Amino acid sequence: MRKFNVQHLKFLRNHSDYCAYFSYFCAPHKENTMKETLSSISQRTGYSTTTVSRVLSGQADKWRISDKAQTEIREEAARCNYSPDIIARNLRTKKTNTIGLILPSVANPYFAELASVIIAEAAKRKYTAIVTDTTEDEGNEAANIATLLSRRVDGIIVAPSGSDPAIFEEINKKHVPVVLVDRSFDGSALPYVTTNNYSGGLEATKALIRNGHREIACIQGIKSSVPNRKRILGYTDAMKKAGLEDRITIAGNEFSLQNGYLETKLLLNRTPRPTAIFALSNTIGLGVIKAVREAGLRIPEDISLVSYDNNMYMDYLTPAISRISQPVEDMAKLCMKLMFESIESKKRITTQLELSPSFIARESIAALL
Amino acid sequence: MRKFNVQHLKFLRNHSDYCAYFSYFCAPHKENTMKETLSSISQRTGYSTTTVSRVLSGQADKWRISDKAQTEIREEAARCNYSPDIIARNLRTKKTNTIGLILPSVANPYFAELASVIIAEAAKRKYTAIVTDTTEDEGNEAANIATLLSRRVDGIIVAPSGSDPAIFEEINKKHVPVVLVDRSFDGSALPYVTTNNYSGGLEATKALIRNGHREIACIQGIKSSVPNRKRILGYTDAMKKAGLEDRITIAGNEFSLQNGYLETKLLLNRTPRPTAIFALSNTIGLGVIKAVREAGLRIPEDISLVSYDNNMYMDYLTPAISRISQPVEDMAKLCMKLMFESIESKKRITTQLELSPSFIARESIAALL
DNA sequence: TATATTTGCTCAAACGATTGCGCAGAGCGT
DNA sequence: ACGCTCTGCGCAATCGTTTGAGCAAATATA
Repeated sequence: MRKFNVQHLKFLRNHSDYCAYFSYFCAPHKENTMKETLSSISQRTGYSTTTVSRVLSGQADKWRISDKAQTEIREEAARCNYSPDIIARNLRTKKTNTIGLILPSVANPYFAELASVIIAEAAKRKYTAIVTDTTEDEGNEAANIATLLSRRVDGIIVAPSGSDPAIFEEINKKHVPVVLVDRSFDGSALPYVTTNNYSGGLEATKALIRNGHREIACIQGIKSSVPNRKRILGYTDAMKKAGLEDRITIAGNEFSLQNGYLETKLLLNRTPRPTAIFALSNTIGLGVIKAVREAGLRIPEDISLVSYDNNMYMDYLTPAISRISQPVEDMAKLCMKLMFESIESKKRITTQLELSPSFIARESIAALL
Repeated sequence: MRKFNVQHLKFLRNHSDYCAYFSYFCAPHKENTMKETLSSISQRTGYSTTTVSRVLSGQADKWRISDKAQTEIREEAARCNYSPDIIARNLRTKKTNTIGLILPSVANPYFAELASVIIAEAAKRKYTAIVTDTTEDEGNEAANIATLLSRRVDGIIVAPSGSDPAIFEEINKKHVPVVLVDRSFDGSALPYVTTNNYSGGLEATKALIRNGHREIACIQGIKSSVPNRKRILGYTDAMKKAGLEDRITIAGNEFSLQNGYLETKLLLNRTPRPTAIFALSNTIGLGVIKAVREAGLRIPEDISLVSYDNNMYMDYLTPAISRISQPVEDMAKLCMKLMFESIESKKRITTQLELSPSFIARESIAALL
């Protein structure tokens, strides 16, 4: 098809002429392969792109477009199956209806559920989510941030991998709203939604103490992450309150099955051997189970276990595992509420929310009383 | 700041004049709040936006830009922390470097892992992924498709929820490449990467038969989904080959724990009671375990179990569950390879791949011999 | 010296939507 | 007949990039 410049058509007076001109020069209309635009509809209906745009974006009444024009335009749009080019709209309006999600590990069921709810909440409001994964690496995190910013997302939800809020505070000030989820920064005004990890650590430990345990070891994940630190704080406080400060034992450094496995191997060789282990994640918990079994010991008869996170399968292990459960769905929903509040008001917010975790009592704790 | 039209500046001869004119009219430069564009760099360096664009997009040599110009431009871009507006670029180039992912359930660990690998593979090639969730609903699926298309994704990877390939074939023909993952359509030329579900069903059943089981029931997920049908086919074929066609028992209709639970309740009341159950998903398998335990029976002494999918926790159940494992990571990577092959060649491909699942033997099968 | 080639860069038109401003005609009052 | 408001719509700029075409000056060639 011969290309030609619309600017040259200034001499044409009205839309009918336009159409005639077009049909004169264009190859036979290939409905199926032409992509529809405002201007193609404009040509065929005889209204300007302005009017077409206003009708199809629901601004018809605001601009007093006649009913006749409205139905003509809408029918043509439906007939040719028009769908607006969001990219072009984004460029003009400086809004992408997209939120960026930065997670440490999408494969982790905990974050997968978080992502799932966030995606659903976004869809409800005609937003989409760009999901990125840092694999707990701060370098990747920085790269992901750059990607999301240049894609002009309207907001960023992040479970940060590092411990420095600076970059997120800068983004929140100069670019788009940032909401932290699951993990927060001490001393930062950034909004967040987390669970009370201190209370989680405290309650888990207290449950063990209530049952007569004194040699309680704790296997942690990434030391620098705030949830980990808070859980540890809960653990140590509970131990101290029970007069067990000299029994405090903290091992490990990764949220992984292997870390739980190896650290348990070591713990089982200690004297005195711990009577209970508090695992700071579900993966660590599985590692504990593996090591305990390999050692020919039994839960809870030989050693008790409390784990973090609530996974479906935990009730079907033998024994069922006592655990701290976090309200993931509520967290995700609140987080999105904050995000949209911030986007819609065009103001930065500083709401910081801590939801309460709950203790799920099962059979993995022996009573030593 | 007073707005003015660059078109009016035609009388200015060169960039120095341009700059002077600008600095005359503009308010004092607010470096921190102005967003940098090609044209702002153009003004400050004295080169045209064309040249700036070519330097910063790595086309400098192709267009013979002098070293002097290159370093000046690059330094200024670095100094003001320029990052290109991807939206504008997308509009112009008709390419978004984005792939759309449509999954039935992001919260399902199986699909979460798939998503995780796909996101990582995309990132490697400077692509991002928009992840959507259909909750196994064809209506949602259609909505997600529309969203992705109007966002002009460069390709769509989908684990389809329905059984009609028509819409995807149309998209693949008229819009962007489509690659199916995990689930395929019979009789469609659409490219896909799945595992051999027939063989999975066959092997699982044969393992039970080998161990002397004859009353083998199967609890399925969504009947219409292709993987489900293939697994069922494998099951029935194995039964027939062993002369057990009259013992074929297929129950259930959902990939969920509850479905597995309820159907097992019913199966346990049958006479003769099945000696083994083949669960077509991990969730169904957990439901079976729950029901068996509630009935006061034991696995594998009273009833044997083979499950589908490979989850970390399955080795820590008592007994560890024998299962069919799918190579999720390989699937995702191959799928992305096909996608990029199609995008880069601008051709549609019809590669259809079936990877082999593997049987993981554990302790949930009793030998009745 | 005249002509061809190369070098280094610019012009201006796209991409497809949104939107502030403005304008012609109808209706109405006086 | 004149001015006023209201109706219904269009003009043209704009968002920030990319890109085909082309141009002047410098250099090479004849």
